[in-house]
Parts: sequence; C-alpha cells; structure tokens
Amino acid sequence: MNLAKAYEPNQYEPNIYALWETSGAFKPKGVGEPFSTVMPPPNANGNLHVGHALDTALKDISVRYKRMKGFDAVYIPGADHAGFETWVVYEKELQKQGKSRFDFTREQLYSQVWDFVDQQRGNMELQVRALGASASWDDMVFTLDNKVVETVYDTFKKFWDEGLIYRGERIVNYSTKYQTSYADIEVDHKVEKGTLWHIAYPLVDKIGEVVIATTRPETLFGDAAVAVHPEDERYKHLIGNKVILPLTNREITIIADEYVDPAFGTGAVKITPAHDPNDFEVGKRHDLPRLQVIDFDGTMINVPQQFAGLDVEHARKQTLAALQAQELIRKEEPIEHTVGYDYKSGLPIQPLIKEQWFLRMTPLAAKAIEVLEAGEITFYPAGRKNILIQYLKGIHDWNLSRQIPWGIPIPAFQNVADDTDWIFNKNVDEKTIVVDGKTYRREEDTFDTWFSSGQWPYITTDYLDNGPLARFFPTSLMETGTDLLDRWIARMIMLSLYQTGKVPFKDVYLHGMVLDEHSQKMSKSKGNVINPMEMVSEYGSDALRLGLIASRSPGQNQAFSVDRVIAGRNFCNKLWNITRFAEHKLGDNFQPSTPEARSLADHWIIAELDNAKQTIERALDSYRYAEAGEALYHAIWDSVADWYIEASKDQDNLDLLAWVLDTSLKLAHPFAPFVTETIWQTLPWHNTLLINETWPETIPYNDISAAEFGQVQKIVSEARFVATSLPGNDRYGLLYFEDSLIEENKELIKRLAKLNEVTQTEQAKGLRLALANHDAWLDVSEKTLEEHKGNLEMRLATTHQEIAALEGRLNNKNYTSKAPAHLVEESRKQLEEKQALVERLLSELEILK
RNA sequence: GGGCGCUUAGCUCAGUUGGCUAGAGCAUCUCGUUUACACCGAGAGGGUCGGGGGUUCGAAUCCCUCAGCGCCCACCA
Repeated sequence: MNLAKAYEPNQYEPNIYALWETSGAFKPKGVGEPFSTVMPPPNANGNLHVGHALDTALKDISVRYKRMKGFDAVYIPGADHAGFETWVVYEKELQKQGKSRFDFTREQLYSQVWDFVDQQRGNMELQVRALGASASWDDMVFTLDNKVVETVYDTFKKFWDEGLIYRGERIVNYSTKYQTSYADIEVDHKVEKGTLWHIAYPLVDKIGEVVIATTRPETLFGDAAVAVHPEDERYKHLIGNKVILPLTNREITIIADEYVDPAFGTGAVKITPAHDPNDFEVGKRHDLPRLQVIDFDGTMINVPQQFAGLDVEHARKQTLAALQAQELIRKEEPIEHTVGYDYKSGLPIQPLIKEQWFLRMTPLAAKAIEVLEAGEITFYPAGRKNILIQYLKGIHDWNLSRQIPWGIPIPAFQNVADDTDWIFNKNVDEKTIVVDGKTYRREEDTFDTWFSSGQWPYITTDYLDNGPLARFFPTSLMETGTDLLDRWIARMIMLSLYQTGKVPFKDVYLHGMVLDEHSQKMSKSKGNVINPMEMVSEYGSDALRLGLIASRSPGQNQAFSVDRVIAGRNFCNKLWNITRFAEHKLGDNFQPSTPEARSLADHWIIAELDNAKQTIERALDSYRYAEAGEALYHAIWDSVADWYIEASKDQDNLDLLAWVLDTSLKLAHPFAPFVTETIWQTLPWHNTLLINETWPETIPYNDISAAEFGQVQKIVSEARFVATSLPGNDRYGLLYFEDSLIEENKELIKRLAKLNEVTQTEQAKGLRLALANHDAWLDVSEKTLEEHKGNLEMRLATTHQEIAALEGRLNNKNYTSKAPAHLVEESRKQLEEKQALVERLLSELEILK
C-alpha cells in the first residue's frame, strides 16, 4: 500500500497489461451472449497514428463494458499486409538502398517484404498493447496467414465458377509512378483550371478542316477517329469523310456517335480509344483500333521520333509547339475540368488499356442494398447508410488486379498457346504448370488488398470452417473511419452476403478523422502529426483514451486536444487520490462487510452513482462515448470527490466508503483501464482482476434522504457564495432557528462552508441566506451588511424577472393544457420558491433601512 | 451536376424522439497552504446557439431561405 502522492502511469501500465494478458483475461469466456469486434487490420508497415488510438479506444471501451456486463466478449486483433500501402513504403526503402523492384524476382521481393513487415508487425502490436486494447492475441489474424489466403482463393474460385469474375481488356486507372492499376475509389478527382485547345484537322479530299477540341493534345497520336453528333447540321455532310491527323500522315475517319455533345467545345471530338474511357467505349462501338501512345512508365511510344520517350507533360508542350508551327491551333479556351490523380503519389492518373481481372459488382451490390434498406445493419451516424446505398447503386465492376509483388497472388494461369484460355489453380509458387498436356503460365498480378480485408469478419471468426470463434459471426460491432465506408464496409457487406448469406456485422460505428489542434489534417509534410506513443509516455494511456473520446461525435472530423488529454490525466490522478484518502481511512487490512447507507450523504452518493451508471449504460449502448465519459467524469470528480469524500471526513461508514470506491473503479474501468486496475490491485479486500469483475449493481437507498443531502448542499453553496461576495476574508458564523436538517449536519456544513461555527439562535441577526426552506443567517457586522445591500438588490431584481417569466408561462392556457403535467408542476413549484425568496430578500432589505 | 456535413463561450467542441436558468475541457478573474489531490479546493465572469422567416404553449433542436466553410460521389472531351 502507501500509494505515491501522484499517479505515475508509466510505472504501472506495462505490468498491468502483462497481468491481464498472462491471466487470459482477454480470451472469450465461452459463457454469455456473444459480443465481438475485430480490429480493422492496422497496416503492418509502420507506427500507429492517433486515428488508430481513437479506434482502439472506442472499441476497447465497448469490449470492456460488454465483458463486465456478462457478455462473452472478444476483441479479435489483426494485421493487414496492406498490399499497395506497404509496397509504397518498401519501394522507398529500396530506393534508399539505390535499388529498384526490377533488380529482383517476384519471389525475392515477396520474401524481402515479408521480413520487413514481420519486423514492423511486432512493433505495431506492442503499440496496440500500450493503448490498452484488451484483444485476444491468440486469435490474431494476419491477412497473409494461410487460412486467409485459402479463403480468398475459395471466394475467387466461387466467383469464377459462377461467372462473376471475368478477365477483360479495359481502360484502367494506372499509376505510372508505381506501375500498377487502381480501383476507381483510389483515384482522387480534383477540379482544375485547364485549357481546351481547338485544333484543326485538315480534310483529305476536300478543302477545309474539322476543328476538334481537347484538353489532352499529346494523345492525338493515338487518335482513331473524329466523332461528331449524328444530328449536328454543321458536320452531318462530313460524316464518313477522312481527315489527316496532324503531325502524322495518318488518315482517320469522321464518325457519328450519340456520345458527342454538340454544345461542348466545337462539337467535334478526337477519339483516342487507348487513353480515355469514353473514347474506349466509342471505339468499341465503331470497331476502331486502339493505338497506345503512352507507355506504362508514362512516356510516349508509337509516336514520331521527336516525341518518343518524352513524358506526358513535355510531350504536351512539344506537340502544341509543333501544331503551332503548322498554324493548326485555332483557339485556346480556359476550362474547368476534373483530373484524376494518383492518391498516393499525387501525380496524374493515366487511363490506359490493360487486361485485368474484374468482379461483376451489380448483383453483389443489389443484395447489399436489399439488406441495408431492410435495416439489418445499424449505422452510427445513421445518415451514412444512405450514402452507402447511393454508392452501391452506382458501383462499377471492381478491378481486382494489382501489378505489385506484395500481396496475395491471383491463382490463375494462362495457356501459353491460347491467350484466351485461363484456368484457376492454386499452385502459385510454380511459374508454369502443365494441365491436360497443355502448358500454362502463371498470372503475375496480385489481388487488391481490399479483396482480402473485405472478407475480414468471416475469416477472423473462422465462420466458414465453423471454428471455435464461429459463434461470434456476424460480429456485433464494426468500428472504423468514415473514409472506409466505400472501400471497406461496402465490400465486407457484399462479400459476406455472397459467402455466408449473412451480414458481417450488426452495428457500424464510423468515426471521423482526428485533426490537429487547429482542425488541420495531420500530415508528415505539415509536421503536425501527433504520435500517440508520445502522448502515452507523457500523460499515460488512460489519459490519451479519455482525451480522445471527450466531446467527439461519430462521423465528424474533430481536432485533437492536448488539454483534454491533460484533463484525462488529472482525472486519473483524482481517482488515485480518492483511493489514497480511502486507504488512509480504511487501513491496510480492511475487509468490508455488506455496505449500507446511514447518513444523508450515504443515500445521496448511492443515488448519484446509480444515476451515473444508468447514464453511462444508455450512452454506451448507443455508442455515445463522449456522453458516457462526461457522466463518469462528473460522477467521480463532482459527486464522489468533492462531496462524498468531504462528507466522509465527518463520518465513519467504512463499508460504504469501500463500496463507493469499488463502484467508482468499476464504472471507470472501460474508460481508464490501467489506473483502475492498478488501484484495484492495491486494495486489500480484492484478490481478483478488475477486468474480470462484473458491472456494478446498486444498493438500496432512500430518495428522501438523498434529496435532503441536496438541501444541505444548497445551504453550503449559498453560504459559500454569500461569504465570498462579502468584503474581506472573514470567516462567519451561521445562525439558524430550529431546523433539524441543519442541526444534524452542523459539522459538515461548518467545514464545507468554512464557517466559524453553526449555532441555533432565538434571535436572527446578520445576513439572511436566500434559501426557500431554511431560516439561516450569516453572522456579519452591521457594516458588512450595509456593504452587501447592493448585492441583495441585484438579487431581488433578477428574482423578479424570473418570477415574471414563470408567471407568464403559467398564465398561458396553452402551456398549462398542452405541456406535460410534470413540467407544469415543476414550473409551479419554482414559482413558489422564487416568491418565497423575494419575501426573504425584502425583509432583509427592510432590516437594513 | 448530384449528395452530405459544419457554423453554439476567448479556443477546441458536446448538446439522440422540441421542454429545468444552453453545457464541457482549457483559458480568464477573485479567494484559499482545511494532512486525498496545486495534476488541488471554493467562487465568479463570459453565449440575442451564422442572418432572416415559419411551425409550436415552447425551437440550438423541426421546416423554408440567405451567407460562409468543409467533405464525398460523378468517364462530358
């Protein structure tokens, strides 16, 4: 025992975590209603950021709360190989070593990244532990674990067999920097000011020209046609004619297509099937050749000598210069248009043609929309559901292929003799295989990360194999950032419905981004990144947790506040010092027996804690963490520390004091697990772990006694208020007429209001306190009284105003007839009290005259 | 072009079916070394809830409108 004067979190946290973990406290108990949540696999490629800390805090609060409530709770940890994200990090490492991906084979790269990730993973797991996550580490899943890969293959196979997977040559979003294609949602669209160039294409057999408009002149080398609207009178007569493609001697045809908007630009569009999704479609309709002029590394190919090898930007400049030289530019028009950018490198995305594996999304999305509309999943905040439905309604087929070595290989092989012949085969370690006498070459691409993490809930619970955690599927709570609504939540729902026929989770809680203290997005380049581990070491893990959840609502991006973390630390210290007081009072060997309310304060504190408990329950049951945290904070600080501990100095109800401490620790445990467990371990009457305790139960108390303590508080507050507003620093005596409440709580009132003495009197004198139900006076001198007169008059004026407002309300027949009865009743009571107060204030002023 | 969100105290933000005198943390001011805690205690000041209109007995909360800020989605060159 003998606790230090202040709580030093670093001294206790690692030991407490080890105590929990080694005791098996994080493992599901196998009894009770299941409650489960899975860690959104943090990327296994670096340090946790403060968003992870928030995520962990929210989930762990829910898990600890449910565990204490008797649920069979499990928090399943995970780690994500985070294919592309990790790849980018690793490629930078390679660069530092002066190497590139092309120096190694796929197998070599894979094993190098594996080692790299393995190292990072350990670090990440330690950080999750430091955050206090009560995760069941034995059930940890890594997205490259065998069972994950096997399930991913099975799912892929099922899609393949049922015709939902197809291999297609299509325009894909291509990152020339990382040399891989992206999914649609990985492209950042930005509205920009650009230029629309009007370029003349001379007619072949006639005199004249057709002027097309384009924002990408450098792609003209890939043009396969010029398109106009079939009904456009300006061009109707030219349809079928040929033009000469400038800077080349190629002839291309003028075609008609509904796609062209006659009102835009010149009404004539160059068609470049290999480098624009719309043109690709037009090209398909008209059977146009696809001439690729931008290579996968972002440089020009299949173009005249002078442009070959240039990157896109330079090619554009030189093309324009060449066109200018031939006087073919008719106009330059400023334009606002959207440009797609690589979300990772910030460079423009090139639409390029590539053969990729696609998953047909429409049937999957339709099922998802169905269950969402049926309300099978509850969203916090609720509005996100409709956003998701909207997304699903407009979904496109999903490009599953990534041209990076780090990931789950796509288990497909292509016949070397027939490039349309693809077969499914899991033997991805072989470069070639022979099946039925035919030789097949391995697909070198890997899966989009989200294809594996999209199956997370049923993989982590081993639902498909009916593993030991299968009872936890569908999971109870999926908690993640709002930014993952489309790319993760949507996919989990679709894939889960497809594979299991069930929704993957019942509740979805989406938290916003944690911004810096000035509401700016945190980024390395701005240098405003807050490292959660630094917060933990400076203020403690609990403090960080409390600070993160305070005043934070779902779906809303909100600033991080060190002040709130400090407030959290102070709260932990408060709990610590409440314990020190109790320790002092109870001694080293205290063993409590049944607690029982005796004093008014006893009844009151039981009521307060019961109230707080119910508020916390209501809030946590609907994931209103901030509200729960606030209720806890005030129950502990205001009620327990400021009133009950103070009252305990004048009384000895040790059993109840111990109960109050226990109850406080239990209520606080989900929010501040480390400090509460640390304290619990010091209490001589416990030899258990707090994490395994049950949620507190209230004990009998009496409402009337509790309310009477409220009266005592009013007397104390009024005496304090009046005394501090009086001149000088005098301590005053309190006089009162026959009043059993004051009588019985004399000592308490005296100490709390810092009075010299509290005495019964026959004759009132001094300053009458503005109390509705008690006659009490501060024993002050005439002179002080005189100086206080102004205060009294102000008090009287405001009370008159309040009375007028109350009377106005009560005189309104609509109010008395339509408002709920208890509100009307309350107004009446208030009016009476205010009126009594006025009487007192008046008589007080009368004396002063 | 659609969709969503935000605007409440000096700062950062809560405020769930409309209902006590609109709250919190920090900051500010005044007192205070009462042995649990200065990572403290007591008290105080500070908001016409972005503007305007409407519904209602009653609006920060619901509806309309205007203004400012932010986000997401969308293959018009």
